[in-house]
Amino acid sequence: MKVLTKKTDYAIRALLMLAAKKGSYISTKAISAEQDMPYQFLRGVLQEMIRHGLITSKEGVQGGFMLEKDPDEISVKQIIEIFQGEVQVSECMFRKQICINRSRCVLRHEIMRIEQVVSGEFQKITIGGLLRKLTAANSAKPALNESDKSSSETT
Amino acid sequence: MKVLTKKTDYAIRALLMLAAKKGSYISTKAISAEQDMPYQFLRGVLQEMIRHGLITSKEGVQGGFMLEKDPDEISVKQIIEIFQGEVQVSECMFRKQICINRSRCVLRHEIMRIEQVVSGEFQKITIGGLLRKLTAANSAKPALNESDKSSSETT
DNA sequence: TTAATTGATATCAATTTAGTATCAGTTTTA
DNA sequence: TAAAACTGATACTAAATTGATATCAATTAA
Ligand code: FES
Ligand code: FES
Repeated sequence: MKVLTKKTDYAIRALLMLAAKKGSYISTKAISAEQDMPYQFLRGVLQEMIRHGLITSKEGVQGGFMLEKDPDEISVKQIIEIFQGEVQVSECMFRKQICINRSRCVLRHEIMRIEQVVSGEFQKITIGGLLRKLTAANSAKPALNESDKSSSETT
Repeated sequence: MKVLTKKTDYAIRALLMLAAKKGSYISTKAISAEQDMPYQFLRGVLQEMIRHGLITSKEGVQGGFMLEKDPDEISVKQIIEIFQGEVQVSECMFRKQICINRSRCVLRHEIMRIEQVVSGEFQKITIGGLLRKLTAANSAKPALNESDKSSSETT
């Protein structure tokens, strides 16, 4: 059971880069190269995020994308919802004869409770929070933006 | 983001029926008709559950499937793992330059924590527990097995 | 003017999910 | 003993989703 798709994955990583260099434009090419994501695919992901107001763009030479919202206001939940739709365990898992009265369906309650929990966990995680943890862990080293080849471990 | 696939869905519902009539054999045909699931597809699901020791079968006339394990010992997590693989948020979301030292990757910690939470929630839910809630909600009415057409609401 | 960029789409390939079909073997029962 | 009701095992197909690529027009800095 895979929870996050590539789009969500790439989106989060791109946002982390943009958050690390908040205020300046970064091109798709730069992000794609740095994070090793397929260029055209990433472009689609970035454009989708514009439509949802997370980032803005500037065309032409020296153009690129810039973070629009406060990193602490961007949750992983939001990103999942953009690229994978709302968190739902099962549309209506037991829609047939099992539940005599659907409006009082207990299984539904159970399912919705999990949805709340899962959803809540993803909401807790923000781009801002992730970035702080990242930079803290990477100490004084330049995070995300510099193509740091000095690191010993990669995979 | 859909969490449960049809296989998992059907498996849970089939197990609920088997648990409700524990000790006797129920045919695929009966389950399929009662729960409105595609016959051949359901057969595959049931056979898979035999392989995982959740149920047993009897061939021939009057044959069918019977619950093998204690309903309280069968968690939704187990069922998900059978049909959708282990719960994993992302294989290794930030496997490239982001993490300077993979073994100390903080994002990974975050991800694994969610995996624990999600996984834990699904583990809490058992077939036995669900069945009790179901029968309690459906009061004295016959649950799951009788094709109860007296119910007013269906969808 | 040219090169570097995004906007907007269209298309394609790969993978996963959902569903169907078939034939052989087993067991009850008429 | 033969037919009917079953499961075992597999092969196959269809649909949906996911992942990736390609193209062309418009914009902007140098
Ligand atoms: S009626 Fe949909 S979950 Fe019970
Ligand atoms: S190195 Fe894989 S999540 Fe950080």
